[in-house]
Amino acid sequence: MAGKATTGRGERVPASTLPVARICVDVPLAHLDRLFDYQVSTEQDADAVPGCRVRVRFAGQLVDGYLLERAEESGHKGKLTFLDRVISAEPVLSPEVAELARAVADRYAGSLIDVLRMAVPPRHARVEAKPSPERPPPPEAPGDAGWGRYPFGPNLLEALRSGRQARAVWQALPAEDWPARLAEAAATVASTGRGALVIVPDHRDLARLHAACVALVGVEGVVALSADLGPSARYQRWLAVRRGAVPIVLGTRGAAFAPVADLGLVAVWDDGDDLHTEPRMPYPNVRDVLVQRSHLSGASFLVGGFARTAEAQLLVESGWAHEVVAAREVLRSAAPRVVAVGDHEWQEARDAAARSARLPSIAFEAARAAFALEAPVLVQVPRRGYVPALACGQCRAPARCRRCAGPLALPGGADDGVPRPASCRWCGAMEAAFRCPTCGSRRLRGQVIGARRTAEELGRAFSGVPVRTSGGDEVLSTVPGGPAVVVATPGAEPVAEGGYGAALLLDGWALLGRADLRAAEEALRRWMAAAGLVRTGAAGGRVVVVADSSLTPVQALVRWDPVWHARTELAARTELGFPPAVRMATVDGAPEALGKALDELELPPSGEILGPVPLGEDGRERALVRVARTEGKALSGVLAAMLAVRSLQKEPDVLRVKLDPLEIL
DNA sequence: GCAATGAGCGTC
DNA sequence: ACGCTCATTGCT
Repeated sequence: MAGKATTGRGERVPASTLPVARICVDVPLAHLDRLFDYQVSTEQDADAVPGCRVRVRFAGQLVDGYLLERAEESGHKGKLTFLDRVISAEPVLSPEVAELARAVADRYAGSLIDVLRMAVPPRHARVEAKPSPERPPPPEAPGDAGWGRYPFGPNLLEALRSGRQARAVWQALPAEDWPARLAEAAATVASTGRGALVIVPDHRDLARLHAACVALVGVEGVVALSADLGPSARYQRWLAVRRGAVPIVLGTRGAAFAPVADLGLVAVWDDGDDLHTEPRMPYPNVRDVLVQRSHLSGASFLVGGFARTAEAQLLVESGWAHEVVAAREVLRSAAPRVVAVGDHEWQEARDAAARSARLPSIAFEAARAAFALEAPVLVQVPRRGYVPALACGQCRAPARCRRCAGPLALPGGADDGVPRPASCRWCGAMEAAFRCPTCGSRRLRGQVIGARRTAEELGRAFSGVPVRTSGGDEVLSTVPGGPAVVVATPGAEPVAEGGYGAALLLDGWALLGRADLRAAEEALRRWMAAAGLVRTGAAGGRVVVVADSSLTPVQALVRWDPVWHARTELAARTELGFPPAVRMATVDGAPEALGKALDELELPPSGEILGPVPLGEDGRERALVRVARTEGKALSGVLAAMLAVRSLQKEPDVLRVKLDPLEIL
């Protein structure tokens, strides 16, 4: 094995060929994000393969690192030290993943080692010593039937079958068995002998998808990678993938970097889910990572969801991806019947019921009809802890800053009715004389907080019907058929056996009132995720959404038109200069450090800095930096350079940089 | 004039 | 956290 080379003087001899090893060292300093050259001794020669883990003396300290390449000579003028040791000859970093990690680091103004920490799980020596199983023979290609309801569905499968690169944005029909569709796509690729990688937001989705794949290709043909496995099981499965033993790889966000051999397809389900964004530096997003990966490796790319994000829309509009969507009439027949009950109407209904807080009668009827069908009813209620923003007091359009179109909010987030000038959360400008551009009203209102209590009342209203809740730390993955009220927060909706008879979406104002550029998109995404669990209209499925029917996401839900919504959303963001129409980054930190860094930024011509504005109560501030979409590379470049200079100069105040941040706030 | 000491810095 | 440079100190 890779023994530690002896330290006695003069005993180590450089390898006769390729004696130089280029190493990515595991130190967290931005200005050291480059390769360092070491010498490989004759003893280390055989083990020191590209992609292996090494330990090197770096500035006197022993640090871990990855050997990225072997070379004949070094450009370094000083003398090279020998690798301290090769940890093992297992090439944990394939050239493909190394290239991907570098691209992701560059895109997000981060360092390679930060990305490699996400891409390569910790080593487990015992597991590494064991051989991985043999790769099973390729499965049969599944039929096209499941994709037959989408005009370009069979074309997509045909491209996967023939090994052509396909790039597709797919909007699943309501009540679609989407795990089965993704399994079919993956199995089609596996049938050609190539590998497939599918990423889902959470463990419940992963379990469903895994079951669907096992049903098609058997247990030995598919593996699920997720962060919550123990270190040994995690490394074992990951190694099996690395060694080419499993063609179909499923996982949550960390698995986007999985070293799948001969990758033929990368796919992501529900790309708008914020679980697809890593909360660790440099905060990469799964869709972006997979777009990069498809680009670099030539693998096909598939992004699917009930709803469509503005980012996915941009992939379509730029011509990079084709869309896979059902025809209107197919959609109409698959969708549940959706009605919207405006907030005013609801208030009236409550008043009319003499303060004994009731749901709108239409919601009652929908629930009763579901129970008559022996089906459960899903009630979507808001999550706690969102930050209310301001809206027009009359038409309820979100109140936006005149200068930069950021969201207006009350300083400190208070909403106690005391008049106080609103200010922009992005650029900090005060808005003393708000006037709604839509209806001309001068009134502002805070958004109303949710309806959990109403859901409980609903449960009480149907005495005899069991009430179950899913959310927070108690999430149900499935509920049986039969009459029941299932109260769930967004993202925690259980799948109902046989489908829900009805869904009541009571979180409209909480979702739409968020101080977030993505509020409308996110509301529609969550509504469609819930409504997508309901039976078709023909089978009696009904959805009641409590939100004003004039709002774009509400209309999109009623008409079940995620494509129209994404188009509208992208057009609006283009108009206002928001991502993904532009590239944006947030930079936060202590005010002086932030100010100095921003002053010295050499932005491309289209560059623009908004703010900084105070961030919370701890004195930190945040600035927004935006450039034209075509200058994204320059933006991440100057931000990375800025971080490198600060790191080199040992600046004590750390700045945090996020590219394409989810919340711009 | 020059060794001895120490602070600062880059890191192969 | 090592080992290099360079400045300062203190002694001949």
